[in-house]
Amino acid sequence: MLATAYANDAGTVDHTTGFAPKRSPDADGLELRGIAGPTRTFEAKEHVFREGDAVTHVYQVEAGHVCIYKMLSDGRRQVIDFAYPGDFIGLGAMHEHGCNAQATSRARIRLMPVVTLRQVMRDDALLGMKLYEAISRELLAARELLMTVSQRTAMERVASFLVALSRRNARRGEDPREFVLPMTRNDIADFLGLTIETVSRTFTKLRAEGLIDLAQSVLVTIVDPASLEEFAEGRTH
Amino acid sequence: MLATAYANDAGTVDHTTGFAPKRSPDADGLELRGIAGPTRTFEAKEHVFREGDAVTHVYQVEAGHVCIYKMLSDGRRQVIDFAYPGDFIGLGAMHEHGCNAQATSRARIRLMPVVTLRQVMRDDALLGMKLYEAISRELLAARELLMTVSQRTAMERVASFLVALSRRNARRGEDPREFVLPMTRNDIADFLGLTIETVSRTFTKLRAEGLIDLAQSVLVTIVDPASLEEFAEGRTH
DNA sequence: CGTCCCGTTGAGGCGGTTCAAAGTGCGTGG
DNA sequence: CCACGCACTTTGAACCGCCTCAACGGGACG
Repeated sequence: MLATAYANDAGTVDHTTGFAPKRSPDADGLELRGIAGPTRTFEAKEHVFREGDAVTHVYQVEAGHVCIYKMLSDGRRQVIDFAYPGDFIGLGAMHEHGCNAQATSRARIRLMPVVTLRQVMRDDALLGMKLYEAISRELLAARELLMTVSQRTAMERVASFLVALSRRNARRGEDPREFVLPMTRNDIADFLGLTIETVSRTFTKLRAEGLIDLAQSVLVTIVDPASLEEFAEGRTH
Repeated sequence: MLATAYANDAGTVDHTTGFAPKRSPDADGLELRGIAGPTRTFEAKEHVFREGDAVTHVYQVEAGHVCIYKMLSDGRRQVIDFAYPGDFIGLGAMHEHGCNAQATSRARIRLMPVVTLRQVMRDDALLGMKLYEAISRELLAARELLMTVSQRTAMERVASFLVALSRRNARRGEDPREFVLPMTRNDIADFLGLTIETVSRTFTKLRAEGLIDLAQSVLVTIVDPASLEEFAEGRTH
C-alpha cells in the first residue's frame, strides 16, 4: 500500500539546486515524493512539455514556477495557469498534451511515469481520489478564469488576479499582503486576455488609487485588501 | 463487479417522458444506466442544481439539453457548457456546486448519489478511470473555451462555436452540416462572452458571406465547412 | 387582436488595442 | 567601475471592434 507515503516531510534543502524548501504546497499535502520517480531541474524558459507531445509523465512542481499556456497558429497566446510548488502539471491529458508548460524561472520538478500513475490509481483508491480532487481544482480554476476573462473589465481582471495571488500565498503560509510576482507583464497580459500596455496602465491606476503599492514592478504590496476585493468582485461600478 | 454494466443498450423509448432515444452519447459509451439511481424529468428553465448547493448527486443527461453557467453578483453571466445527452454534469464539485445547471428544454436526467460514486470509485478502478477521463474532457473543453473567449474575435468565436457543434454532432452520429440550436442567442452570447446583438450580427454576416444558412434562427446549415473552420482557427485575417 | 418573448438591425459611444517612444533595471564586457 | 546593450515596463495618442441604447419584426399564446 502506498497510502502511508503522503507524509509531508518537506523540510530539507535540495543541495543539487540550492532551492529553499516550501512549507505547504497547494495540493492539499499530496506529494509524489517517495511515490514517484526522480526530479529534474528546468532552466528559465525551458519547456517541461509542449502541446502535441505524447504524454509520458505527470509532473509536480517542487520549486520554482511554471507557466501553462496554449497557442493559436498566428501567435496569440493564452496563459492557463501559473503552477507553484506543490502544484501538479500535466494532469488530465489523455494521449498527447493539450498545452505547453514552460518554467518561468529555474524549477525543480518531480516526474511520475503515467504507467505508474495508472497502476497506482488502480491499486490505491485514496491516491486516485487525491488526483481526482487535484484535477477538479484545475477545472474550478479554469472556469473561474473563464469568468474573469470573459465578463470582467481590465480593472476587475487585474484586481482579481492580485486577490487570487494573495489568497494563494495565504494558503501557502506566506505573506498575503506583500509578494513578488514570479511572472512578467506579458505573462499576466496573456493570462487575463489583455495587452501588456493595459496591464501596466491598470497597475499604475491601482497604485494611484492607493489600493496597492509597487516598490518595484515585480514587488506588489496590497495596501487596501478590502477595496481590492470589491474591485475584483465587480461591486465597484 | 460493476465493470460489466457499461453495456450500451440505449434503444428503448422512455414512455414516461416520450423522449426519442439518442444513439451515441458523448461520454465514450459510459452510462450510469444500470449502475446508478433513477431518472428525473426537469422542465425547461428548471434548475438541476444551483451554485452553492450541497453536492448530493452526480448527473447524466439522458435526453434534452442542460445549460451550465456561473453568475456574478451584478447579473453578468458566463455559460460554461451545454450538456447533451450522454454528458455528465456535476462532476468535479467537491462539497458544494460551483455553478448552476438549468435545463434549456425538458430534460430527462439520471441521478447517482455521490456516496455511491465514491464507493464505486474505490471498488471499480475502470469506472474511476472513466470518470477521470470525463472530467479531463471537461477541463480540456473549459480551456478551449477560455482560449476562444479570451483571444478570438467575435467572428472567430461564433465560427468556432458552430464548428464545435458540428463536430459534436458528427461524433454523435448526427448530421454535422445541418442542426437545430438547442439554446437561445442569449445563451450563445453568454457562452462566447459577447452580447446578443453581436451574436445576431455575426450570424447575419456568416450567412451573407455564404458560409452558413439560417432557414430559421435556430436551424443552422453549414454551407462551407472548410471556410468556417478557417475562420474558427483565425487563419482568415 | 394584443401581449410577450426573442431575434434582427441601426447609430453612436467607449474601453481596450495598436503604434510609437521614452524610461528602468540588470548583466556583460571593456 | 562605468558604458553599453538588451529585455522589460511605462506612458502617450489615435484608432477600432464591440457594447449600449433604441426601434422594429415575427412567431407563440391567451
